[in-house]
Amino acid sequence: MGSGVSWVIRTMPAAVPLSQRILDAAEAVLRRHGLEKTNVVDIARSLGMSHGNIYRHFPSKQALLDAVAVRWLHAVSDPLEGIADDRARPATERLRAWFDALRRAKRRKVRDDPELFQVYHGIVVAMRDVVDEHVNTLLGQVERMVADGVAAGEFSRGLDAAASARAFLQAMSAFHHPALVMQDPPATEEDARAVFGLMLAGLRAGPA
Amino acid sequence: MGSGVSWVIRTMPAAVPLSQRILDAAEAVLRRHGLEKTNVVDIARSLGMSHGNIYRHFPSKQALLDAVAVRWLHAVSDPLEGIADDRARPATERLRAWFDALRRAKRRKVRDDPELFQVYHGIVVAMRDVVDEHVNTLLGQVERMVADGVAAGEFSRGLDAAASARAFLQAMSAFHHPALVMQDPPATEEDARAVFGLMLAGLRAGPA
DNA sequence: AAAATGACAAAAAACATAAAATGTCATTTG
DNA sequence: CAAATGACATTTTATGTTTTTTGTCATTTT
Repeated sequence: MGSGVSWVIRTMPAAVPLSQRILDAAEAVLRRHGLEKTNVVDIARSLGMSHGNIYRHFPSKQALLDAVAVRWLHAVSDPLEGIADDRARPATERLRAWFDALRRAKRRKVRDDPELFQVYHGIVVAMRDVVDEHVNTLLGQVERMVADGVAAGEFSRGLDAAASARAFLQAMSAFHHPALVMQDPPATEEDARAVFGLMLAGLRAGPA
Repeated sequence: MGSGVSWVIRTMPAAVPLSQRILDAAEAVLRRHGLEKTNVVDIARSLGMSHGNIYRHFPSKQALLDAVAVRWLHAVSDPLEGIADDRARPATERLRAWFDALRRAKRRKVRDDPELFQVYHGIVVAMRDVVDEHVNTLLGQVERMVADGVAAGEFSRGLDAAASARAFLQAMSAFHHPALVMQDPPATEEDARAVFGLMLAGLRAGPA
């Protein structure tokens, strides 16, 4: 006869897939021991399984680490989606809130979790495409806000939304690019506001 | 009686000071062998002297390398001085030419001389104050141009020249900050122009 | 038969040791 | 006597060796 426990698991909402639990465990070990001292055996042990089994879910240690970073990137960009697409608010306000949220998220992560930030940064260097996708996600969000702003007459008629979004993100890179966010002392709140203000004035006034 | 050569040297315009010739030699070795494989003995040998003698002119290898980097930074900022202070041209034009020159200088150096760029970049991380001074030099140049532009009515009356200069440089960091200039693929000409255009529009329009 | 194991070869990291570079200084040279 | 040397102690880097970690897979478990 099957045990009670096995029945519970079979009928419950899929429990938590093992691959996710592995990601959680990896993140925990990373946090505790740092990138350098993290190995697959420890991750497996923290789940009470043999390390060989990890490889049934991730093809390599690097793939596992990448997956951690990808999930981490989504934790940054997903909440921004809501701000970008809130058509009820004026584009200017959304843009400001969006950028604020992005900057806060990055800074908080650097401060609270330097170890995980290292993992992320390591992957930034190694895995171009993962980062490209993330940047494209952000770009799309900004572009939508700029387009809305142009349509609503908040920003200059002559603006190319895609190009302006690109310019906006680039100008703001001092405040969100990993290489610069990590630097010490970090850019100040005031600096960010000043740059944002200048960019906003530019969006309003449009091309010379 | 003194030799002819010693007479020539005593009356000629100071010849080239040994400390400068050491810098030249160091730069040459750096270029040839790269930062990692550069050692003081080789530098001395290339000047036909013992390495001990180098230490009569520089207190340490690091100090010598720093001096190379400082000279290198001046090679970047000195020519910009002329552009920044050419009161005959409109501020807008000067700002554009200045930024263009800065960007070109940086990119050329990265491309033509990645080894020396590494030295520089190494020092950026290690020696905060040398870099701070360089940034302040650039900031001062931009500030002067912005102030002139405000005075001439090209830029908005409401602008704080110092704050705007800061914002300008920060917004442009994607195109001149070492950490980002080195990245591959490098930011494009077009991107730089787009950001510059937006900033310029902002300077003209002034604070919202 | 799907999930997990554990023994194993291959790859990578840590370690101890050898070699080279840095920096000092008493001595030499012009 | 200022400029330079070169022998030398100290620190840093390179090299070869051992140990750990990664990744595979035939076998076991549920």
